[in-house]
Amino acid sequence: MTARFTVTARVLAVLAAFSATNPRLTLTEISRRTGLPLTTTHRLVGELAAWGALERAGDGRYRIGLRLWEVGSLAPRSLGLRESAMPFLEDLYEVTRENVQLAVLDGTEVVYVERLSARSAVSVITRVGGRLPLHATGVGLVLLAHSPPELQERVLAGPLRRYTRKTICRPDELRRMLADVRRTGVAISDGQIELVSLSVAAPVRGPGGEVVAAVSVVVPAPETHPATNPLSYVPAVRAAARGISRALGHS
Amino acid sequence: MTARFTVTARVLAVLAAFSATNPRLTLTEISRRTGLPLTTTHRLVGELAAWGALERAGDGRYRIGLRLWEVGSLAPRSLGLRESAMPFLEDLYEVTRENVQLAVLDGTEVVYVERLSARSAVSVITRVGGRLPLHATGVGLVLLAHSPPELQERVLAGPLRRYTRKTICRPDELRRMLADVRRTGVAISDGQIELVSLSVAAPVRGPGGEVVAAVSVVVPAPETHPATNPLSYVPAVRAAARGISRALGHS
DNA sequence: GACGGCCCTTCCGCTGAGCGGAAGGATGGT
DNA sequence: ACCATCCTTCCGCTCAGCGGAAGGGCCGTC
Repeated sequence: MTARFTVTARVLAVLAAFSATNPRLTLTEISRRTGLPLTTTHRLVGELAAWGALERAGDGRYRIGLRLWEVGSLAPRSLGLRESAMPFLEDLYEVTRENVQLAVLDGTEVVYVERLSARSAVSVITRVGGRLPLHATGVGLVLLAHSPPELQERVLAGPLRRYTRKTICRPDELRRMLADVRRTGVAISDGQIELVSLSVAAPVRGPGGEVVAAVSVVVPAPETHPATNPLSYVPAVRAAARGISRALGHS
Repeated sequence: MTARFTVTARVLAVLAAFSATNPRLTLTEISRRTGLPLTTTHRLVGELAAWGALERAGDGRYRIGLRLWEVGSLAPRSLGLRESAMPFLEDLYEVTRENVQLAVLDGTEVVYVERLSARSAVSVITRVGGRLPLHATGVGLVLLAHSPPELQERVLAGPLRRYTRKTICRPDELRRMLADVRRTGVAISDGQIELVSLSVAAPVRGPGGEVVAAVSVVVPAPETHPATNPLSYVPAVRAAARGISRALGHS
C-alpha cells in the first residue's frame, strides 16, 4: 500500500486528532480519527509519548502532554502576548468584575489566548486555546474589521454560521457592522453566540499600529438583564486595549 | 550518510530548538541547534510552518506558532488544570495582592502552569511554561515531598544547584525540609532562588488524594522586607489549595 | 565593483527508514 | 467459551526521505 503522506504530516495529524471534545483518546481511536493504520499509529504515538508530546494515563488513554504545551507556550502570539497583556487584563477584570478575554486572529477564526472570569459573571462558552468564527464575537468583529480586505471579503462570502436568532448572518449586515467598528473603534456583539451574553471589544495594536489582538468584556445581555448598559464598559475596555498596545510598543 | 534518528525525533528536535532564550530562530540557526543538515531542516521546517506549528515573521525568523500552542492547550496538566484552579487562584490573588503561582511536576523539575502578578508585587523570574528545579522553590518542595521515594532519592543524590547563599544544597538539609513539608502540609522557601523573594506553597490533590500540583504565593523576603510574616500567608494558600483540590474531585 | 559571510532554496540519484499486514495476546462482558 | 475491543510485536519490501552539490540573494566592508 502506498503511503498517503509524509511522516511529519502524520505526526501532526496525530496531534490534531485531539480536540476539546476528544481530549483523551485510545490508540485505536487515534488510528481511526487520523486514518492511519494501527501499527503506524502505534509507532508514532509511542515516540511522541516518549518525548512528552503525548502522555498516557492509567486508563490507557493518551492525552496531549505537558511538554507540547510547554513548547507551545513560547508562541509569541499566545502566552507571549498574554504576558504583556496580563496587568491590563487584571485591571479590566478588577473594575468590571465580568469576563475578560484576549484573542488573536488565525485564518478565519479567533483564538482565545486568555480569559479571566468571576464566579458571578455570566457564563461563556469560550475556552483558552479555543476558536470561534470572526463574525459572531466581539473580538472577532474587531479583528475582522481591521484585517486585510481580502480576508474580509472571504468571510463575507460566507457561510456565516448562526448561533442564535441574533447572530449576524447576512453579508450586508456584517459589512455595516464592520464599518461601524472601524468608525467607533469598538465592537458590541449582543447575543450573537449566546442570547444571555453581550461583549464589548476593542483592538490591541502592535509597534507599527497594526491590530494584533482584541480585548473584550463579556457581560449579561440587556435582553436578560435590563440593567446592563453596554456603553458603560466602553471606556474601560478601551483603556485596557490602549494599555496593552503600549506594552507591545505601540506609540 | 546514515540518518541519525527517526523523522519524528527530528521534528521534535526542531520544536525543542526553541527556548525562552531563543524564541526566534533562522533556518540556519535551527539547523545548527539540532545538528540536522540545512536541507533536512528546510524540509521539516517548511512542513511545520505550513501546518502552523511554526510561524515565520517578516524578519525571516521562525517562532513557535499559534497552532502548536492551541493543541498544547488541551493538555490536562496545564490549561486543563488551570481552568479548574483559576477561580481559587484569583481569590488568592485578591486577598494577598502578591504573586500567585500554580505548578506541576515533570521529571525532576516544576513547570509553571499559571501566574497572577500584581504590579506592586516583588518580581519573580518564573515564566508560565517555564521550569525550575524542585529543591529550590516552594512549589517544587511541595511536589518533591509528596513524590515517590525513588524520585526523592534521585533528587537528593544531586547535584542540587545553588541560586543564592540561601539555596538548600546539602542533601541532609533538603531531606529535613521535605519531612517538614510533609508534616506541616506547607513549604516555605525563603530566598532560595532570589534573595528578595519568599514563597509559601501547598499541595493540590486529585480525586484519589494524590498530589497533582502545587499552589503558592511569592512575597518579599523578610531579609529585605522585615514586615513580611510568611506564616500569615499559610491559611490563604491552604484554602486555595483545598479549593482547587475540591474542584479536581478530591473529597 | 569585488569579495566574503550569512542565509536560504532547489535538484535528484540512492538507500535504509518507514511501512503495515499478519500473528498473537490481554481484558472485559455475556 | 466466545466475541468485541484494544493493543503489541515481527519482518520483508519499497519508496519517502536524505543531503551534498549547485545556485542565488542580501548586506557589509574594502
